[in-house]
Amino acid sequence: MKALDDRALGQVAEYFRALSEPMRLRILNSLREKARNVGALTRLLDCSQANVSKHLATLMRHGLVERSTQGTTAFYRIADPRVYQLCDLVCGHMAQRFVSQAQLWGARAPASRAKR
Amino acid sequence: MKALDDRALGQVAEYFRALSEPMRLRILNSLREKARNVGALTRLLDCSQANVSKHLATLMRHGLVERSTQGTTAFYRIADPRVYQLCDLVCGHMAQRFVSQAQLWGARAPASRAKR
DNA sequence: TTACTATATCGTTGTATAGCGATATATGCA
DNA sequence: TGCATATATCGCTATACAACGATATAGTAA
Repeated sequence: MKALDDRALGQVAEYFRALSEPMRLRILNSLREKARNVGALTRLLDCSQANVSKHLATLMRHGLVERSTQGTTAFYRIADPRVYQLCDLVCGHMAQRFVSQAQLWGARAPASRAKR
Repeated sequence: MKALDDRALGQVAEYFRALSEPMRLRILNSLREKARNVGALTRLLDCSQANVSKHLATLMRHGLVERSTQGTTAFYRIADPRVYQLCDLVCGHMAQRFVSQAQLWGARAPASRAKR
């Protein structure tokens, strides 16, 4: 990322904001294996159907998921699997922070229990 | 990222939220070259000092910047340069989306004007 | 037509927080 | 001391939006 102008910066910020809700991350996580419809996600995530629909609309708006219909059923799938690379980077960052914190407090990092 | 439990997911969401404000991205961008103090950032970003301080506190809370003082002056620097990899990934994703959109509308992608 | 299911959207409420001005705190200098 | 500078924090207002219940829309079958 070279110096971005302010407009581009705002769009990057919006993209990150789309990923800043636990429920949306849970949806993306649920779509990792396969496409699912709204009802399946609603049951899987124990969340109101209205909420799932709204979050899916947000993810659509940012190109994170794709939609296809079959009758009245709407299937959603991951549009760009690179989104998981983002989560990997963040998890790596957080894991390292926790290890540093643990060392700071004199505890040894638990052997091979690193999250991912 | 394997399936994350809900607690970890919430922390990942918070991390993304820290990156979801244009002003905070501008701060990170300003710290790309070198460490700067609060006053310098305030002038550079044309933003109130109170705001800059608050955003820096948020970035600190998530381990994105580091602080060191010299008298009453507080210098901030990037704590983990990998944060720019995140932005690169997002920019790449957005650039590709725009190209797809452009193709969808029948326009040719402008030659070698790709952001990044 | 009516009834049923699946999804999207509307209206409301509560919560989080960006930005602002004012103030508090800490350091250094006269 | 007193004063100036640098930063952090407080109180406030306005805005964004998640979650909810209710309703609208679309397909499908009787």
